[in-house]
Amino acid sequence: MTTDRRPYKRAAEDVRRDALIAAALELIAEGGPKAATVRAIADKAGVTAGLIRHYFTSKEDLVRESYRRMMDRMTADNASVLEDTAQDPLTRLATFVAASLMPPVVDATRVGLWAGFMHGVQHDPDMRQVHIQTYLGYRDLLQSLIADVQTAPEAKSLRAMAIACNGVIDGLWMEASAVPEVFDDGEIPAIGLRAVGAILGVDLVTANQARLKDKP
Amino acid sequence: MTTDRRPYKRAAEDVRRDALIAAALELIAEGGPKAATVRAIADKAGVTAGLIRHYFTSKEDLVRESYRRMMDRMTADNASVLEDTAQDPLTRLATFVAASLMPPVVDATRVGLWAGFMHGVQHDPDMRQVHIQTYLGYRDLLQSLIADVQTAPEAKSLRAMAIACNGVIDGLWMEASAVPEVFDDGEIPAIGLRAVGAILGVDLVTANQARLKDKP
DNA sequence: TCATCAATTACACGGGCGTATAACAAGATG
DNA sequence: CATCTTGTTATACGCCCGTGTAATTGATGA
Repeated sequence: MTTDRRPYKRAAEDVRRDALIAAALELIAEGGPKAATVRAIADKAGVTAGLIRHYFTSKEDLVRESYRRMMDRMTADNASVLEDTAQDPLTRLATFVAASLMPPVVDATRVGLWAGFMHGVQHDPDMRQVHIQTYLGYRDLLQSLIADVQTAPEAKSLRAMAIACNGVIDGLWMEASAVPEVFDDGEIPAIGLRAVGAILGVDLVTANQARLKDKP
Repeated sequence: MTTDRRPYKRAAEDVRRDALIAAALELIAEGGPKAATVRAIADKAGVTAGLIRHYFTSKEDLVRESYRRMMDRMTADNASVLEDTAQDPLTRLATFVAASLMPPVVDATRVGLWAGFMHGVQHDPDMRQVHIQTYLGYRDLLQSLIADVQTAPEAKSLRAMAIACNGVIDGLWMEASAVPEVFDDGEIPAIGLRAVGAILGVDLVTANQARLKDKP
């Protein structure tokens, strides 16, 4: 009697790793940290649980890698918004701010994911470093956009402005993602543009309207 | 042979409930949602695990109540800052903003707690409602402070300003709590005051300095 | 002082967890 | 076509989870 095993296909290492990481991210986003068990992750990735320990030294290791992947993706998303290089600095900044406050960046599952990793960020040194690097990367990008719209930018106030604008964007992102029903349609990006503009002393609202008129 | 049981004292219902809720909050803050098991909670509260089901219909019920408690405490904390009623509106607003961006409001364990409840807020209707009520309560309080420093406040722009200022405060609070090492001492409250002032068109930095000179 | 009552402990239950290890088979190599 | 390598499955282990239930015991009132 030959016991029948589940048939399977061998896969390249990075394919399997990607599938497992993607499954972990989906589960954490949808069901919180508790939902991301090794069995559920393996199931969603189409393999059996034992395989996880073949690609990752522990579940903690998989979670760390998943966090890194999520943060890398966020960085790439932010950069991709600015690929239209041919525009004036004010419009570029307005585009960047508005994109950070609209779907798909504003999204209930994303903030769930983000919160699901928070405890790890606070207690795991590796995750903390990834968090800081991503935060500073985003802020530096924002700061360079700000510098381009300032007539007489000083280094010290540039840093302060970048921190402040980053704060508005983060706060509004969080609230709009967590409880969208308390805001009107399009209200959050509009408020964000006005607030960032007020902090920097520039008019982003008009710049954004001009952009929308160009590309409807 | 009489098996020796752990000696115990009976306690009033609210005392026990308070102790269990406090224990749950501490555990979630320190160790994330996973650390708040019924056994760990009971242990920290000085009772045995079974007692939890005598005061709460389920663990989920205890978690819900703990979240409510945390949010109530945050509301009370915010209100208590304004107990010094004898000051001018600008100073009151500056005090409120600054207090929201300094310890003990800015605190690593608080943001950990907050994140630990996030998944519940998104999926449990009761918790979601508590979240919305607390958020709107804070924002309305902020809006009333803003109205007092505006010369010609219009209802629509008042709402927008309150949302924007709330956003800055939330974003800066989160970042300062999560990774304080990225910022200089006192930098975040200073930036917050400047940003909120810019959004509202008032000078909160001077108002805050005047306050500090009065009460050093 | 003693009976009553319920707050509290104690314990068992089924299940899921992360991990370790051995058996198997898919696909490359010759 | 035979062999080897290793990606993958399968299974077991010990532990902890939330819950259900019975036994105990501290406090209260007659």
